[in-house]
Amino acid sequence: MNIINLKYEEAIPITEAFKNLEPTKRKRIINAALKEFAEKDFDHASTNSIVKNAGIGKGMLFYYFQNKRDLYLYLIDYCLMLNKREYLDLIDENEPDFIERLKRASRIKWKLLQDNPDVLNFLGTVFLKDDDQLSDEVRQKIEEVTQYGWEKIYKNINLSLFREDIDVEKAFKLIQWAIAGYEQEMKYRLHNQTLSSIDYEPYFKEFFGYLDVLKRSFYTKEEER
Amino acid sequence: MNIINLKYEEAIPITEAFKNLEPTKRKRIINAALKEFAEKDFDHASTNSIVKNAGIGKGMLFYYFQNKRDLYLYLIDYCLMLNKREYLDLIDENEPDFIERLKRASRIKWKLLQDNPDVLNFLGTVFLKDDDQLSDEVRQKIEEVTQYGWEKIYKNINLSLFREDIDVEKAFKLIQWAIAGYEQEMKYRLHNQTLSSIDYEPYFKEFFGYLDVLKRSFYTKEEER
DNA sequence: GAAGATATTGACCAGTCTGGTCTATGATGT
DNA sequence: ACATCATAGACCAGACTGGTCAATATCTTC
Repeated sequence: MNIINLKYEEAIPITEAFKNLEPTKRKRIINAALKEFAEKDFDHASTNSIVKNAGIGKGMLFYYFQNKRDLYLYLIDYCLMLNKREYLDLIDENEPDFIERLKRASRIKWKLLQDNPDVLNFLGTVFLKDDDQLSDEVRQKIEEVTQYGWEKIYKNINLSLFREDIDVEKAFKLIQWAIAGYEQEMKYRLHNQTLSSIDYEPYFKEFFGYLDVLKRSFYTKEEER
Repeated sequence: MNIINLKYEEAIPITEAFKNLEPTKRKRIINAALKEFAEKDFDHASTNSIVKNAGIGKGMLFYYFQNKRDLYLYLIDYCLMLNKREYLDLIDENEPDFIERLKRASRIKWKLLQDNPDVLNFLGTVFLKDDDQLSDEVRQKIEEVTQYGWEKIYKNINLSLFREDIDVEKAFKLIQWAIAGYEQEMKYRLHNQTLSSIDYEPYFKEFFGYLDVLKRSFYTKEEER
């Protein structure tokens, strides 16, 4: 089985009512819920807070979902799907230059982040909790998507771009830590500005500057190839 | 004023009772409180949870501290002091090699982390909250310690170790992101093991391996110096 | 416009947890 | 015996919890 062709099927049955909801409203609910679950753990996440932020009456939430847990499971499923469809699927696995591939991937990720600010935060909390309340089905799906992402990043990388005296595995890690570090820094720098109405291009420029340093450091010089 | 000689004075008045407490018990309380405040924000941190984890009666906490907020402020003060005395003060500002200086610093930091696992986590949450409930005095003290740490890291670094074609400022960042990345990875890898009873030396070895890659990449070769 | 189905609200429920108080008792020293 | 300090935990009013439900508003179909 070639996992790179991973299909995505709904695992969590959700009510017709919610499925047929007008998309903007559905998204309002999803976003409010994602934000709440991203900030607090399951027990402390408040359905009251969710309905308030979503701008719906308390009753509606339990009209759409049977209970808090079902909502949570649906969100996991939804985010896994989105993460696959709007991010992983779009990574170009034919780009053999590791840094270049990740550079492009980060533009895609950024797009996802702008459209759905809390999806990745939420998924992050899910990944590092080994919640024994999750069904095997969901747990397995998490596993699959993780594996799929791993392949999209590492498959068909041209290792000969790297200098001979450099441990490629370590370089991989260092590059990813650099990206994570820059992300973190941006989150900190922009942490009180409204995400829209900012011109991000200068930040990408700056970010690519860091990647260039890494290329110059880790890759063999052009003229030596 | 040479801030590098920053003195440390108690800002938060604390009760005699708590000051005179037998150290092991005092530490039990501090640690329980740190853990709680590191995990939850001020409002959601539970004093009940703290007394339970500290193994004291509810009444005692409010015998030692006037209220929750005073406890919180005391913890900030305590952690700033510890961070200075047990970490920043011990960084060797005469080591001109940036990576080498940080390498040694990380051993010291690790020691602090073993003795007081939650101090840095807690301080982290304090740093990124711009809590308007903090007194100017505390806020200024945070500022001072931050500045002090910054100087301990960057002062007297020999920039000529770096390759000419590499932006040193960017290299600084990349090195620190690498360290943060490894820290994160270790936290994830060890996240369910008991912190004691582990031989950390292999991990330091591995960590230093990453730093060596960075040295090889960012620094001019020995024979060219 | 009647009838029936569907969508929506928020008051309400019992229960849990909150920061903080206070009384009762234990310990210690004189 | 007395006074001072240390300690525990029952107790408080109030906030908040996930979830329910009866009351209505809105829509669809005839």
